[in-house]
Amino acid sequence: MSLRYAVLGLLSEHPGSGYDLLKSFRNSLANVWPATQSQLYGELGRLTDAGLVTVTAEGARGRKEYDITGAGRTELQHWLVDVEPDGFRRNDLLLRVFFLGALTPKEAQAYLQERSEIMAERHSELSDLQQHWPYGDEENVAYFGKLVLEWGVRFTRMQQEWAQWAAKEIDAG
Amino acid sequence: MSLRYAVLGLLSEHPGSGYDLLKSFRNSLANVWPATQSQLYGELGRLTDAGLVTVTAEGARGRKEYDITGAGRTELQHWLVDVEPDGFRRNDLLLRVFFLGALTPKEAQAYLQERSEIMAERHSELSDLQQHWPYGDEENVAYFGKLVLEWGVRFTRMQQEWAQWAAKEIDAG
DNA sequence: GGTGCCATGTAATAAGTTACATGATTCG
DNA sequence: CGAATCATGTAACTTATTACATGGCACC
Repeated sequence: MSLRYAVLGLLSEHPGSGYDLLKSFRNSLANVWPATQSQLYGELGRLTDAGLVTVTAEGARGRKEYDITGAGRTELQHWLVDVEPDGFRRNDLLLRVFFLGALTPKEAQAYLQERSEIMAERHSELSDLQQHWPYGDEENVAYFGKLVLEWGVRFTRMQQEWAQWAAKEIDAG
Repeated sequence: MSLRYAVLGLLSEHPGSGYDLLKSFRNSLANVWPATQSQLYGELGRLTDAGLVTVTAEGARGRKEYDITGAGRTELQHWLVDVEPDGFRRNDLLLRVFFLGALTPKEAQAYLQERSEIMAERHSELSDLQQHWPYGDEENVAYFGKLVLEWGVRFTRMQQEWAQWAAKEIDAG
């Protein structure tokens, strides 16, 4: 159900086509809510039917520009304020940890060690992005995107440290 | 695709019925990979057809006891060692942050403040569990479950601190 | 004129959720 | 004997992924 709000949220910043939205998903939202092209066009259709967005212009190559309606804005705010985030939790990295007993201690350790390295790498990528923020601050999504980025920086650090700790833990046992 | 491995993983520790597995999902795996009853019975059927598990006994009330096969064990290990975790990332808490610009600064702050409080609460629940670990250490899932729990403790702390920081950040802006 | 990007749409499949349906056994 | 729990199964629906299909426009 969140995809719908992701689309409303993006359109609330500025109008755009499905194709434009797709790019936004790829370069910013992908990290918190990935969506495919197929899903996006479908959702735009449903949102139009529901009167939460409208087609404001039709351009070259069949391009349709969508904008959020008043009802759409109300719906978005409702979701932001009143709907409890469900804290999506599916995590196949952690799921594997439960079953590391099916491997040798050495293999289990290697798994955790590798996670640690990957997280270290991601951490430094995100830190770089943070220090060379290529977007302005005028747009809300960019401003709030920085808060999300900080989350990513902290998360990757936490995960790296945890994996390191866990690998040592197994070593000791 | 991970549900299949969650089931194999549990059965690799000890045989059990669909009903038993359901309980395991509820009280430990739910935090990393929730599954419904409906999904579970379906998956057990498919795993049986694929020869990765077998029915080892049929008890009262139509109970079927499942056990992992050699092929199942191989498949589980393959998944643990060779398949890259995809780091599932859908997160509707963070998705909302992107669109906090659709609210007043006060509302946005309240959202973050509330996240901070909820995380503080969860953090203390998990810390309690950690200090009064009610399971033994003999079983692998319990042993590795403790590593997962530590992850949860660190994650909730990180998230609490981040939400607090972000709320202040908005305050300043 | 060809490559690359813009642009939309649909069909098939897989995975996940909710609800319904049924019945046996245990324990107090 | 009634309530709680054990135990399985299926149907309908929603959400997400992958693949296919088509064509316009711009720029070199």
